[in-house]
Amino acid sequence: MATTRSRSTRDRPAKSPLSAEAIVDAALAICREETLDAVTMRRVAAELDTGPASLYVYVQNREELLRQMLDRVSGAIELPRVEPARWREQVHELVRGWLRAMEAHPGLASVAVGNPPASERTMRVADHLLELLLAGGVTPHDAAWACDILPLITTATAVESDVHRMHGHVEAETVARIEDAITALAPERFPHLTRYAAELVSGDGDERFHFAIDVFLDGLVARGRG
Amino acid sequence: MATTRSRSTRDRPAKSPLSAEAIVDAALAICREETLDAVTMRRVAAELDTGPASLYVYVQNREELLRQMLDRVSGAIELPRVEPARWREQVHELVRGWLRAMEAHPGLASVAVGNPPASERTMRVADHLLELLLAGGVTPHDAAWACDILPLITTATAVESDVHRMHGHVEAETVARIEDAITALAPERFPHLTRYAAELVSGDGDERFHFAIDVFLDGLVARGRG
DNA sequence: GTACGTAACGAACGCTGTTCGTGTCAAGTA
DNA sequence: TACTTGACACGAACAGCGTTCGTTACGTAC
Repeated sequence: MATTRSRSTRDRPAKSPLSAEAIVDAALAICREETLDAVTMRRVAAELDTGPASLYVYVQNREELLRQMLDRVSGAIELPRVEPARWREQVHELVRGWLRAMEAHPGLASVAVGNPPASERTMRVADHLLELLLAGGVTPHDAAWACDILPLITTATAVESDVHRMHGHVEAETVARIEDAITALAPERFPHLTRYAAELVSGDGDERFHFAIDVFLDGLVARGRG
Repeated sequence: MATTRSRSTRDRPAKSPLSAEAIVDAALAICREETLDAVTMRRVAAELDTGPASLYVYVQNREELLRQMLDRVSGAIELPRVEPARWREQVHELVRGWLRAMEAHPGLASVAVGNPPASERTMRVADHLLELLLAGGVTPHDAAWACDILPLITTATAVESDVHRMHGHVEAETVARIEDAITALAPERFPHLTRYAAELVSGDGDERFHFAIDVFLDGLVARGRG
């Protein structure tokens, strides 16, 4: 009980003061370099040279911290000026940017599922997406609803990609494993799966993601015509 | 330290033996009546009149238990005979059944995100979905890829629905809250969101879900033609 | 020089998933 | 019938989690 510990970290020279922003920054850094699982209150606090209790002054609880992390990441997406002639391409760019931003923070996408954009920062993105769809001639009703569904597909895809990477599977391995599983199926019980095994395992994650977006946009366009 | 506890639960008369099936059953029962969060190893064990350690003989760990729960639920979906004339309707019925099954077990849907069907039981469903799409004239390539995307949309929707319900929000409340949030936005910063606020908040979860599926199927059909 | 309000902290609580070694029973063998 | 064996079930414990409480240390205003 001597003075070995030198009276806490208090007498250290400077130590930048705590703040909600600094906490979110630290949490995102941990998430980038490891995983969302590693973002524990203790770990974030340690990164800021303090104890977990200190965080609760600036952050209500862990859930809110995760939401703020997501908000920061989603809000940082760049929104180029709308060019109606290439609106579809621009939708693809937008969702790809979103996907990339989430993939850069393994596990964070799972926070987005079921937590639709609600902050001003993410509303900005939603507004932009809506503008793009309207520019493409999609009816207001369809465009408005699509503003829910396109992010839903994007986040769900990001989660899937996360899960694979976090289990240490490289893309090629996963494909091989699934291919094996499918070809090992009894053809008489699963006639269609086995017959089209090649198509089922073809393409990488990105191709399939943009296919999903593309088909959905096709549907929106077709709907506008009919 | 007396003999009050009567030498453990061992001397009880019968007590049905433990098994993987019984464990999954108990876990699903808890999930139905409460939430997936309530499905802890201790809680499941208590439901079976035993301790948490006993479960690990039949279940590798909690994650595997959750996957088995999902497998059981997804595998129980009924698959009516394919009628090519009403294939679209049948796709809707299939995904609705899936959605309902997951909604009956709050929180379970989140297990499905990123854990695509891999067991025989769920492959059955995938095979059926593929058959439906092929019957509708969708090309094998598109149909195969759609077998990934339609479940993805379904599970993501289920998660969203879960999150709302688990936070205690009734649908009407959620809508009101979002509507408030949108109409409170500055029209000059979010011109499109504020302009189409009515469309953005219209419809309930089911309508929007089937809209998403419908648009996607429209896209698949349009693609087959073009 | 003293009192004050605020931010930071150490310690603790109750909970989690999981593991280890012990205990107990039922069946098989001599 | 007496004994061994193997499988299963269990109690206790470990390390970690999110979160809260009461106290401590500080910069500032008087």
